[in-house]
Amino acid sequence: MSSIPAVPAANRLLNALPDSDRQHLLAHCERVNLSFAEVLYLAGTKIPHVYFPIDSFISLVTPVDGDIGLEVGLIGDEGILGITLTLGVDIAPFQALVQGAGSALRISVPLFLQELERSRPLQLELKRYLYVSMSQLAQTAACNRFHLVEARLARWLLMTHDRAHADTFHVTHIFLAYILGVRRVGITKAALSLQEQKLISYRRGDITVLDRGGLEGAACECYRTERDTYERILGT
Amino acid sequence: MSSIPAVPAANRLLNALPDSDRQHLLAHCERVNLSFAEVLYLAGTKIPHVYFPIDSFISLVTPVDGDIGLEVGLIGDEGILGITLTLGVDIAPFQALVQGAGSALRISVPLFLQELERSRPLQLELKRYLYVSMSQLAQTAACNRFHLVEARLARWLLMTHDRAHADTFHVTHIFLAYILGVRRVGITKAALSLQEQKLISYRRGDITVLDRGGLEGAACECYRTERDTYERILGT
DNA sequence: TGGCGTATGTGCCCTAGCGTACAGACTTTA
DNA sequence: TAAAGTCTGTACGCTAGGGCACATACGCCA
Repeated sequence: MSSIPAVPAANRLLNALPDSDRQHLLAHCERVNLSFAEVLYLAGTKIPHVYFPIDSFISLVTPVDGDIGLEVGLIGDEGILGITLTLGVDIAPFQALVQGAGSALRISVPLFLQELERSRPLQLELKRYLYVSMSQLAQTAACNRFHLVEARLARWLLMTHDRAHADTFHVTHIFLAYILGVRRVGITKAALSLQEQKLISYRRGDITVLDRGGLEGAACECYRTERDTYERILGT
Repeated sequence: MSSIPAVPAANRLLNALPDSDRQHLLAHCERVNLSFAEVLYLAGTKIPHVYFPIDSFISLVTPVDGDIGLEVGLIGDEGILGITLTLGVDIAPFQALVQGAGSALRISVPLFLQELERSRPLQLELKRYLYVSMSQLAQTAACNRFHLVEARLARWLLMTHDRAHADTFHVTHIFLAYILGVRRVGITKAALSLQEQKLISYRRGDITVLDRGGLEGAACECYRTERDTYERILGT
């Protein structure tokens, strides 16, 4: 019954579409619940579904040397998972794993492609989202290269805060270490430092943002740069 | 007279197009010479022209914290500069600077967009190139995070070797430091090491690849991964 | 309530790469 | 041919973060 949500959908990318285009697309979507740490795509394999997160959020991770990885993208209700389909390639370039449990709209690949073909506004919107994604990817690359773990952690927490729609969310140190490409101990230290500054509080994987403004001060400029890019290209 | 090269053009991306589509596009192109260190795009500004390198090659650099930067892409005769126009955004996301002097085909933005509209094969080819670019961007991000300077330098030399169509090309340590996001001294040390292994020779900015196979051994797996991605998506 | 699994905190040594300064070698120009 | 500019090599102390080992704390479940 509640498989098709009321208009407007709670995904900002879809909300930007004209009513008729959105309705058309939503008619083919089903609402699904994504659970923490669920792997939606495996790098190099065929894309099974397209997702529009609502209150869930998804990490894109590029695998390195077998076991380790590095986050190269974070998708929440501002985006879409499966964007490369618009490039005519149905192979996932990255691993996609659920970082924040919650709901999302899901559509099959053939139906998505059909709607993409039909809807010019959808094409335009997705192209611009792709541009933003590329910009963020480059920003992340530079950030990983130059900025300290603590600043990068602060940035990640802010980005996640934006997508979680809640001050508290679940993520362990070891998970963060994987995402940021550092040792678990490095995360522990950085998180302790942020905690001592009363910016966050931490308790067995449940992290709470206490002082968002302070966190922005602790983060590198990359966070603001990313927001600006988003606003400039996709902002209303 | 030689402003329009003989068919086929010496850019592999264009060569992949059907004859009629390529001819149409080439009719609007002019051949230009790009000189070393020339800045073609400034990040955040309007894209002035689209380039298809022939024997020149171009670095995409993302600026960080004002003065420093990091290379996030390398474009030679396998690619195109200005790809984001296909996403409907005419703002350059990165700085583009000429890394290897040489010739390229140049087309104005309006004419490029006109040809893009007209030619479906061009659209498809550019989409796939965009996919490859994204994959490489992510690979570079991970590489910068995890691999040692010497391996990264070896990889960069291989990538450049592929695009330079010559065993010797010009690039100074300080330039490489900027590209790889490290100190100049770090490059000097890594280059010395590669030289001691008889893989390259170096003389005041003129670098010569002596042992390509050995260099591949010294490089991280990222080089091979990138080649594989290229072959898989854009290979014939 | 005791035991086990999971998550976080601490300590110690090690290394790659940074910041800085300076010296030597080559090249261009006057 | 001398001077100035450019490029490469060397040296030294410093720090962020890696690798590893282990200790503690929390929570679930028998």
